[in-house]
Formats: sequence, C-alpha cells, structure tokens
Amino acid sequence: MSEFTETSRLNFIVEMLKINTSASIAEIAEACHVSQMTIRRDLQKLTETGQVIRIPGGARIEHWRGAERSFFERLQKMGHAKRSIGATAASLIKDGESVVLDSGTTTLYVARELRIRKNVVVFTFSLAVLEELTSAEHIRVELTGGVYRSSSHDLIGPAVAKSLTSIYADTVIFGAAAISLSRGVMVHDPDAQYELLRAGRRKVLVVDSSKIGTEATYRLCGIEDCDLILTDKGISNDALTRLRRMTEVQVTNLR
Amino acid sequence: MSEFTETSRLNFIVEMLKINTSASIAEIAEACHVSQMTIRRDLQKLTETGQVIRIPGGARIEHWRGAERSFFERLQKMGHAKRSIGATAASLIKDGESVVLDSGTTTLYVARELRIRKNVVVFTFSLAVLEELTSAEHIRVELTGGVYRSSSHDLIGPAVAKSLTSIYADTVIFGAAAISLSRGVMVHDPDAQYELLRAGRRKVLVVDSSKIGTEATYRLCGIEDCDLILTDKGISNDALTRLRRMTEVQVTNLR
DNA sequence: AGGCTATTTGTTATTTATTAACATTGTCCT
DNA sequence: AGGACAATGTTAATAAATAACAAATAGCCT
Repeated sequence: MSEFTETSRLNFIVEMLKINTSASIAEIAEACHVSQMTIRRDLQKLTETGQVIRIPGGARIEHWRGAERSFFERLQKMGHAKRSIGATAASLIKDGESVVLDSGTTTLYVARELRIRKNVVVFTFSLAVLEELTSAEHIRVELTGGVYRSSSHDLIGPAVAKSLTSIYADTVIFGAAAISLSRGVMVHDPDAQYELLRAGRRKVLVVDSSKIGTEATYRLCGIEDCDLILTDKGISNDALTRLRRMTEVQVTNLR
Repeated sequence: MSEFTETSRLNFIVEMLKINTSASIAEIAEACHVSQMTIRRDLQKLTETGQVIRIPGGARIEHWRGAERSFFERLQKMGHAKRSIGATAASLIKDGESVVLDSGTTTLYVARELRIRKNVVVFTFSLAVLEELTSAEHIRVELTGGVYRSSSHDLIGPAVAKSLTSIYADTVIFGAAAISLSRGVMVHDPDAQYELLRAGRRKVLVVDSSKIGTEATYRLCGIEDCDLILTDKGISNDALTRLRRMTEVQVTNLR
C-alpha cells in the first residue's frame, strides 16, 4: 500500500466504503497508515459534503450519493409553510382517487402527506416523490419514462410528455417557479409541464407565498386555468384579493 | 403526547426520523418520555432490522427503506462470479454506444462496471441500475415508464413494454431465471422482457452458472436467439459444449 | 537558499457517548 | 399471592468524539 496525498486519501476512503458500505475508523486509519485523528477529520469533511455518514466508531456510505443529496438537504431546511401546503393539498385527495404529482419541493411535501391515503394511484416523473411513497403500502406509484436529471432528482425529456399523454387522473397537483399577477403561472422549464396540466381533471397549484408577485422565464398557464391555488399565510392581502378575482385561493393554516 | 407501548415507540421513532432524517438520542428520549438508555436499546433493535442507522449521539434513516434494503443486502453477499460476468459484459460496450440493461442482480454488476465508460446511453426499467449510474458523470440513463415494484426495485406493467417499443440500442444485456438446454432461455415474468429483446441489436445474455440446466416458468427465447452468452467458470463441460453448438458462449475469467 | 506563512498531521486532555452490570418496576401466569 | 420474565432505569466503566495545542510539511515570496 503506497502513501496518500490528502485528497487521494479522501477518495480512497469513499471507494473503501463503496465496497463494504461501512468501515471503522481503526480499519481506515490502518489502511491509510495515518492516525485515527486524521481519519476523523477526513470523515468530517466527507460528512459535510454528504459523501459519507458517520456511525459510532466509523463511517458508512449511502446508496444514493452526489447531486440528489443536496436535493434532500435543501428539502430539510424548508419550514412549515410548504409542509402546511402539502398537508392541505393531500387532504384534497380521497382514498381511491388518482393524482398526478409534479416534481419539486412543495409537491414532495404533498407526497409525504399522501402516505396515509389508501388505494391511491400517483403518477409522477419525480424520483423524490417515488421514494417518498415507496414505503406507503397502499399507494401505487407509476413513473413516467425519461432521462434522469440528478440536480432535481427527476426525469426530463420527450419521454416524459409522451408518457403523460396516456394519463388522465382525478387531480393534478403542480408547482411553479413564479406567479405573476399579470402574466399568470410561470415556470423555468415548460416542456413536461404543459402535458402535466392536461393529465388531470382538477388542477391544483401549490406555491409558497414567496413566489407570488415574482416572474420567471416561461408562462405555463393563466391564473384562471387553475381550479385552486394553495399557498401560505405569507401572501399579501392585496395579492390575495387580486388572485381571488381570477380563481379560488386557499391559504393554508396548519401550525 | 401520550404514553407508548414498546412496539409503538419503535414505530414512533421511525416516523420521527422519516420527518427529519435524523434526530439525537436526547431529542427522541424527551419526545417519548423515557430514559436515553431505553432509546439506545430501541435504536439497537431498529439498527439490527435495518430500519435506521446509528450516528454518534443519535440516529438517522436512509432515503430508500424497506424492501429494497434487502435487495442491496442480497447484492452485497454475492461473490466474484457475477462481478466477473459484469466486467466482461461491460467491456463489450464501447464509449459512445447505447445499451439496454435488464433488471436483475447480474445486470446490476454490469451497470457498476459501466461507470467508467463515456457518452454511453443506458436504457433500463431498473431503479437499481439507475442508482448505480447516477454518480457516473458521462453516462445518460433513460428510464422507461412503469409501476414501481419494491421487491425487485424496478418498474413493471404495460408502460414498460410501451416505452421500450421506441428504443433501438446497439446492445441489449439481459438476465434469465434459468437456461434450459432443451427449452431455451426461461424467465419468471416475461411481460417486459419480450420487448426488451427487440430493443437492442446485439443480444447478450448474462447468467451465473448455477442457472444453467435449470427450468423456470416461461420461455423467453431460444439459446440461438442470443448473440452471446456470458457465464462463469462453474459451468460444466458438457453444458458448455452443448450451448456452444447453438451460439457463442464466453466463460469469464477475471479474478 | 532562507525564512515566512499556511496547511496538514499528530498528541494530549477533556468532554461526551456507549456499553455493561445491576436494581427496579411492572405484567402475566399458575 | 408468588415466581418468572420482560422492560426500564440507574450507575460505573469503557470507548469515542472534540478541542486545544505542538510538530511536521509544503508552498511561496524575496
């Protein structure tokens, strides 16, 4: 076994963990010919970058690594607003119904709250939504096809829209990048979402209030095309009044 | 917060971790109104059943839980035979080519060895294959649509076959439940696999030698329909001779 | 090269976490 | 009631994590 530079040692540790999922600090230190303290510091760095997880006396690696980890980290930091929106959206879905779920952090909270439903069919192109629902016994998840995109942990490309054409669910719950009072519902990446809107009868938009009154690149649809908009208490009275002239808006209230 | 029975407390801890991915022993103990020692013992049980992971001072939960956990455990226990087959199969794929990868443990090893390729497009309905390749920078993974099945961590149903119809790749690498010298390549669940075979030009079958000479429920295709069969050294000379009368067979040899 | 700085690593002491052993409580069964 | 068993709590001993400091190393500037 040769000597290491610092960075090559970090890589070596990750590779070591890929082989056996976990290893003790003593084992790693011996394999690298450095002190345990050095390995502790290495593991701290690797933990910060999300590459490994510390366990008492050692470390282990997750099956899912890399980009989608930052996705989950983003998710964890978000507060009660999205959770409250998610719970309200989920309450709209009754047992036995079918629902199309958009990709995005807010809709992920919807998925989380949907777990208690029974005999629900969920269509989605978000792997995060799928993951959130795999442990739910009575929920069937149907994934669209598509090319995997790690940054948002979902599927993109023409196959997504193509898969959605054959779906018509009771409800579609979707997010948006921005809500412009004049221009309507706006998104960054409209490809799949046009088809998404067509894939459900009742169209429910879930957005946290920080998005309201902002702009983004593409217009997805008009405010009035949504059957219901769910948002949190952060919305201004003015914006609320104006939105309510166009469609039904519900401000979620759960603590 | 009410009192707990022992088993309901274990469930509560898991649910608690599902919400926030991780929690400290002190937090859990307080939430449950029991001593930290009791929580330590609970976490030990939950660690043994694979439901949580201990971290120093607390516990956390994996993003993927439940059925697919046993899937990865199965995978780890498997020996060099499949790994060797996987490496040989991966060596057949050149940079820039496209390949269809079946679901299954052997093909998962192929995926693992494919990570070093560049500009390869991989089509699959196996989420395990997708996971294996997400960290590979230069590989594009295109997932078929379908209903998620946790036991094998892949997608099933009519959408799988439908997605495959529009694909024609350079190579298809597939597994089998059994190889009958008289009846041909046999599988347990033929639905998607018929279409899988059509989705690639060169058809490569990967099977560990224990499957050769056994039987399963459905016939997928004849031996002679495979362009190449990859297996390990465990194959008998007799079987090898007979298979080679029908198609090319390569016995992998990597240590 | 010489000397400066910053980084990495090792050592030690201190705090914190884990384990093991034993005491207590409570439940179930006869 | 009394005994067996499981679950929980308490304490002491052991192990691990952290923090603080010292030594070694690698650049980098003149």
